[in-house]
Amino acid sequence: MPEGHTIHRLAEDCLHRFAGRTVRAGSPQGKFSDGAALLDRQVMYGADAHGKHLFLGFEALGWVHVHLGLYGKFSFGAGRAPAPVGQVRLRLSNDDHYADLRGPTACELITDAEKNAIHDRLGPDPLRDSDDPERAWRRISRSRTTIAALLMDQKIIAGVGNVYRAEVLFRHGIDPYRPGRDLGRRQWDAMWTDLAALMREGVRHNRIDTVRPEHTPEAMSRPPRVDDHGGEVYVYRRANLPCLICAAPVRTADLGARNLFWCEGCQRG
DNA sequence: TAAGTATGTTAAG
DNA sequence: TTAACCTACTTAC
Repeated sequence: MPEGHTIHRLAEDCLHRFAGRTVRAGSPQGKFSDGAALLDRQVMYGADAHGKHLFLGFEALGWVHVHLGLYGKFSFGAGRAPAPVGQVRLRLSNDDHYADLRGPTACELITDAEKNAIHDRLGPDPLRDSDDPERAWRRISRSRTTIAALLMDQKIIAGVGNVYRAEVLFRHGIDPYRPGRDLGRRQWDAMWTDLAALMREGVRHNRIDTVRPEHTPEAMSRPPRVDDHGGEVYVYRRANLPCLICAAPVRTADLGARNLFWCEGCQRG
């Protein structure tokens, strides 16, 4: 489930389990054997996340840069690690914990300079306290591109994916096809603040929940809904189901090779 | 058993 | 704009 909240949560989880002591590292699948051999028995001293990029810091060696892509996953376990199952690119372990990484787009050792280059090409991340939403606003407010496309552009804002995009636009009643430059400054500030709050909750619960208390199934006397992505949302992957607020069927369309979901009634220009 | 799907990104055309 | 890539799971036949 890799949007930005997942990555920041992974940084915390890795820090908590592995930082400050030597780790054992291996690549059962074999595709990261050389890197893992260098990491083995080294001390992890820190972890960082920017958007969907995860960095694990190792003194003298630099950083392990991980990008999960569409279906990469980390899984954690307690105690001694069992025999690996499936395609495990990287396994980290100590006496108390293990972590298995499967299916990442990127898993590589990089230098400080290379890490900085990644930060430089990413926009501000609502989960990084010191990041400045003004940088994103400057790009958005001058762009003819739709706000839906801009929100997914990691150079403009880092960490937002298809779920947060759909949900934040719904929560602010914004037509996904509205050009960025037609967005109001107030609207952008509100969206950024909302994203930061939603994504922080995402880190805390390790899932995406966006439905306000007054619109939950219980509050509206609707049958509870089981979501296959694990969170409570308004429109994401709810194509043709009734909008939780106005009951109109949720619309879906292709936008930049990704599925867009929105409610035409609730989200206007 | 095969096909389709997924919260992503890059490179080729 | 399209294809390719990384993996696991669900659905169709």
